Amino acid sequence: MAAVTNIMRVQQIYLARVDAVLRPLGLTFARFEVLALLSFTKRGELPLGKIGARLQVHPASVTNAIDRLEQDGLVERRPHPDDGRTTLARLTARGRRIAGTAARQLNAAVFEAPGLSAEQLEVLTGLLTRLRREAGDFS
Amino acid sequence: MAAVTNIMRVQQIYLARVDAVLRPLGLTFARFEVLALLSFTKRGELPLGKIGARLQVHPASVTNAIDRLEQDGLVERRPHPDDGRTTLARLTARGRRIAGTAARQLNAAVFEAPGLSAEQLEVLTGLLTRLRREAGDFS
DNA sequence: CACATATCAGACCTACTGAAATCT
DNA sequence: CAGATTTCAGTATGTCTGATATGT
Repeated sequence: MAAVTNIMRVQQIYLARVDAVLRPLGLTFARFEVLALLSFTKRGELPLGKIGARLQVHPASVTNAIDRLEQDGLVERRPHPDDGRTTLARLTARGRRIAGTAARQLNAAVFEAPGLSAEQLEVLTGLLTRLRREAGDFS
Repeated sequence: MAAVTNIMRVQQIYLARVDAVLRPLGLTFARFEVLALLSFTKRGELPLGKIGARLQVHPASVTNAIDRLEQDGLVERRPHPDDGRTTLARLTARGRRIAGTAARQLNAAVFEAPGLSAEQLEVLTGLLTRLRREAGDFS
């Protein structure tokens, strides 16, 4: 159980750091994930349902996150052109800018911090990825 | 940033599993941590402040967790015999029983699940421990 | 009509801040 | 009196459940 406990603890430490970086930008990690996910798509937009599926969060949580991002002018909602049931969330210019800034600052403050060699980071990433695969996270 | 993202995600997956195990027992992970910490001490008791320091949580969060555990009859508060300022939280017999049950079930449901060899688990634990040390988690 | 999608209201947990009470 | 320990009230997040509306 040491591995599991360790994962919980390390995540707690890194989440605290991530939050410290994101707070001045008016973001939380949950909302940053949405922004990052959108910025990885070609058109910068995705149905809310897809977002929930990718990030593995409850539909109500997506609604909540998008509400807040929309209030802040980082994304916009628009009806899906073909399917009247679904709503698309689209990155605004400001949203894209903030997402980039956040990613850069996170890299500087968190990614460079680990204190592990490139090799060690690779091993760690590999093991963690295996755990995710084992848990069916990619299926 | 892949390592950090992976850690977040793996923790999310494992926390969900842990919660699923703990919920029928009426516990959350935060409260289980308190129970586990107490069960590792000789006398099954610790000042609230120590608990917060060990688990790295805010004093108000400790008060909250102990409130709930006490309501459920798993721990008892009693005044510190020598220092009138501090309160001790002590495991009850029922608390100790529940802590043991929870630990066994977590081992079965979470520890055996990872799908990593013993060696790999050791490497993973070692790297994560290094990250914690790097972050000053043991100082 | 069954199914999918999104939203809303309600409840819960955790965390933090700042203030207050008690004791050393 | 300064410092330590705990508690409390208030605020903010995020998550889940269950119910509801709308559209396929």
